[in-house]
Amino acid sequence: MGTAERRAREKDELRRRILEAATALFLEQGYESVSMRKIADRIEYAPSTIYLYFKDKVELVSSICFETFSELDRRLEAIRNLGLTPIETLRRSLIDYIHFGLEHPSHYMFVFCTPPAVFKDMGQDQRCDVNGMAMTSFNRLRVGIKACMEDGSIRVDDVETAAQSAWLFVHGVTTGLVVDCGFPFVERTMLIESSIDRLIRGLN
Amino acid sequence: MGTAERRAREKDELRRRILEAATALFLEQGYESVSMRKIADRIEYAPSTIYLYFKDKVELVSSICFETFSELDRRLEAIRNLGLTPIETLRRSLIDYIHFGLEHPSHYMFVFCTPPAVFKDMGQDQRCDVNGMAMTSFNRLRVGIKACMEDGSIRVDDVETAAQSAWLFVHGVTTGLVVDCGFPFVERTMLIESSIDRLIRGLN
DNA sequence: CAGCATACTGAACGCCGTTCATTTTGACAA
DNA sequence: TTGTCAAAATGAACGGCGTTCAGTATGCTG
Repeated sequence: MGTAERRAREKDELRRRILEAATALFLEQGYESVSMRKIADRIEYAPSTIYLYFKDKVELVSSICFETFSELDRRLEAIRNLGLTPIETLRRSLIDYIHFGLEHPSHYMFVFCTPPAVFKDMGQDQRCDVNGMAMTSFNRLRVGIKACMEDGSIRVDDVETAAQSAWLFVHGVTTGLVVDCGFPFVERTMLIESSIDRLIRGLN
Repeated sequence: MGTAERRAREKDELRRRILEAATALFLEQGYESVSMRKIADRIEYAPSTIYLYFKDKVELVSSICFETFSELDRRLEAIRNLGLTPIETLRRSLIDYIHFGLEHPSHYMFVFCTPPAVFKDMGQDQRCDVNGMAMTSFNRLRVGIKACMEDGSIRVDDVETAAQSAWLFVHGVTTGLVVDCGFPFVERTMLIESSIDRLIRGLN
């Protein structure tokens, strides 16, 4: 009588294989190089079968990104649990955010640089998917800055504005370095560290 | 005997019309929504005709962006000629950079967020097109920061690193605000101003 | 074994960028 | 005027794409 369970397992398994094939393509060249037909080839199913598991290409890739951005949140959580001072926690988090982006360029660019029109017919639940995840992570930043303010290590007029500025800054460092547009950047680690130093110095 | 000149003028005219049609499409929805076939429809020529005037779609759009980024450079030049103090010049320039990006979202995103693979078979001259322009503008930033350092309004270890950090920051503000990902930002002008304030405070 | 829901497929639609053999155009010399 | 010839423009085709849907296969249940 476990047939229902087995069928469910088989469905899950194929879903997993679709995600796996899509991820491989996504990692290679980003969103544009993911193609339903190429995925179908790799898993040896017809292209239309994929639509039984995902509404469309955007939802498929979004669901890959959701998983990856969960990892970011776990990493930030881990840093928070290190028991460092608020300011040191903030510093480490911001640097790790940038590293996360650099480690997952396709994911990062898809989530933050894809024109909103692409997402237009995503169901509300699916839209909240990645966006909700990003919001959770941003909230850590908000809380982190608040903690720094409360222990006096920084002084800002408005926590929300400061948090948004801080995100815009690390976002800039990330996107700027992720897209290799041939610009002759100075050594990367040094550039990141000194950017974060300046960012924190600016929070006053 | 001015037939050659007239023919050249006619070629230029069609080239201009292609750029015009392409620009209209580009402004509406960005790079992906520009299509050779739609351009052809609008100018009432066959799609293949466009290829007599532009190597491919990337070169066509790049050439649109080159024009627009020249405007940025002129704007920065104009600010420089205002005769303000170095620090005030820097401030105004950084803010204007962000405004430029927000005024030309498609151009900005195409130039700085398109995966390099897309540009891979662009001729060296054409690659330098926009990239060279961006370099010229970046050089203004470098020079501006140097001027501030020399008059003592800021203090940095290394001008190059500081300039790159500064660019990454304004780049982040620009891309973050250009892509409307539904994030509940605080009032835009205030956010930009206070971000730039922090940026400059961080240059010390 | 029949019925039936579930899973899957193949063909098609309408897009896309790009290429190239072919045709059209129009200025010039005879 | 007519014939020639380069330049300009074209239409059809290639191979790709995301997506839909009528129809087929599969395999469990009664």
